[in-house]
Amino acid sequence: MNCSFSNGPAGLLSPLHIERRHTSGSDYNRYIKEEDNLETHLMMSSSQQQDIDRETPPAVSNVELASTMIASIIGEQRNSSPSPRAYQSGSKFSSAIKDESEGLDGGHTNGDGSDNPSSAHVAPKRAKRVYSTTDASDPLNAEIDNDIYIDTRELCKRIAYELKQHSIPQAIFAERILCRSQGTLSDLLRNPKPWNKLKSGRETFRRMFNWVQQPLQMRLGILDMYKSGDATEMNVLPKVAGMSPPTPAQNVRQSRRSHSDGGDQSGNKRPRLVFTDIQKRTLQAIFRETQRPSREMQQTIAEHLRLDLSTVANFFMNARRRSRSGPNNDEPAPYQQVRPITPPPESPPRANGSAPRQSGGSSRRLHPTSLQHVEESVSSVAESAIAYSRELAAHEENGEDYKMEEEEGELAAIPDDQTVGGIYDPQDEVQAVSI
DNA sequence: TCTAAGTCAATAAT
DNA sequence: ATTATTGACTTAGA
Repeated sequence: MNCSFSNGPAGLLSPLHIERRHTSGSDYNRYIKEEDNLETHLMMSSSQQQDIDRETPPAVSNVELASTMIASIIGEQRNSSPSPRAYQSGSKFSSAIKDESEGLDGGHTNGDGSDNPSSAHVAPKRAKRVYSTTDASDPLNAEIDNDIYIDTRELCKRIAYELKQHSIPQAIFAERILCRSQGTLSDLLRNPKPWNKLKSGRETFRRMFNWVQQPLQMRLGILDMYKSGDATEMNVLPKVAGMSPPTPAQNVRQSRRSHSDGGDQSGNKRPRLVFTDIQKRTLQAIFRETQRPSREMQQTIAEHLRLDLSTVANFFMNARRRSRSGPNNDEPAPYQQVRPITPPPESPPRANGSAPRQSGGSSRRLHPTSLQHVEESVSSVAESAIAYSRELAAHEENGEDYKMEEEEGELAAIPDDQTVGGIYDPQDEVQAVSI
């Protein structure tokens, strides 16, 4: 219905292109105008603590130790069926969502430096995806990229603000503008990754950036045009907006090419695994002490938790990744040009008011009954394990090159000494909790 | 093959 | 209706 953006005028340049161009050009000064923006930036530059990569020394084999303890913690989880409480309910919904993959129409100008993996399996894969000349190929581009800096936190705040202001659901924005899933957008918005740590992920932020840089009317227009399933409208508009020949996600899951045949459900439904409370608690407790458990330990953990090794490995991988995002160590720009992000129109609604949020209090409530025991046990196991491994590491003292600059105070903070004294009580009622 | 980065997409939580 | 969470793919790079 209403097409809000009727301005067909202008051969608008693709924002993406614009971005690249000016950079190389010398008109960057235009960005320098808005001082208020700069202010904002300066202001938010917080003390960026260096990323602390608290690498823990290679945890060696305390497998036995861990195994024993874990066993006790878990108790005997009699569980024959491999898949824990993972079951899917109603499978009907999937249908409607079938939305054609959009940008099928061959890769047009993918003007941005993104690659367009749309190809099916054909894949002669011979030539590496050559970026269209438009984007000045690599050399220029590369250089530019290094000189530019986008404050992802600000950008995300702005995007969140815009979405809210115009009641644009994340799903819509994510799919139409970013070509990403709602969940991905949500995550990025809440935990923006530092620009300088981004690899190919910059593409997504670039799109957000380019979108907000557009005049309001166009921003909304772009959204509208990708609306509705009707391809008809879409065909024309996109070009106008220039913005998005959507960049297909790089990791698009191989859509079940079930082609035709209505019976699409060839049993591809992979129920999602959900850790049981105990599994999760155990894993988290261990993670707190050892972010990188050795292969062996992982195997042990897996056995005792009745999980696949890969699942355990995935857990740690995800945990490491996600724990790192906490402190958004924003990287300033040593020599990079900061791309001003138009400040959210209305400055953060904060009316003076002290409002000292951030209560540091860890009002950890007590756990219901026995769960507390489980947690403690697990915790002690983990601590013991880590302490042990550290000891070993100390002996080994092989010349690993950890980052010695970091403070490992955190470990010290842990009462690593014998922790709970006893290894564990054979009878721990832990089992009571299980399942 | 292993890790890390980038996501997907199911499903939980609001 | 929407947004948040999260186990596991998919891709690059050693």
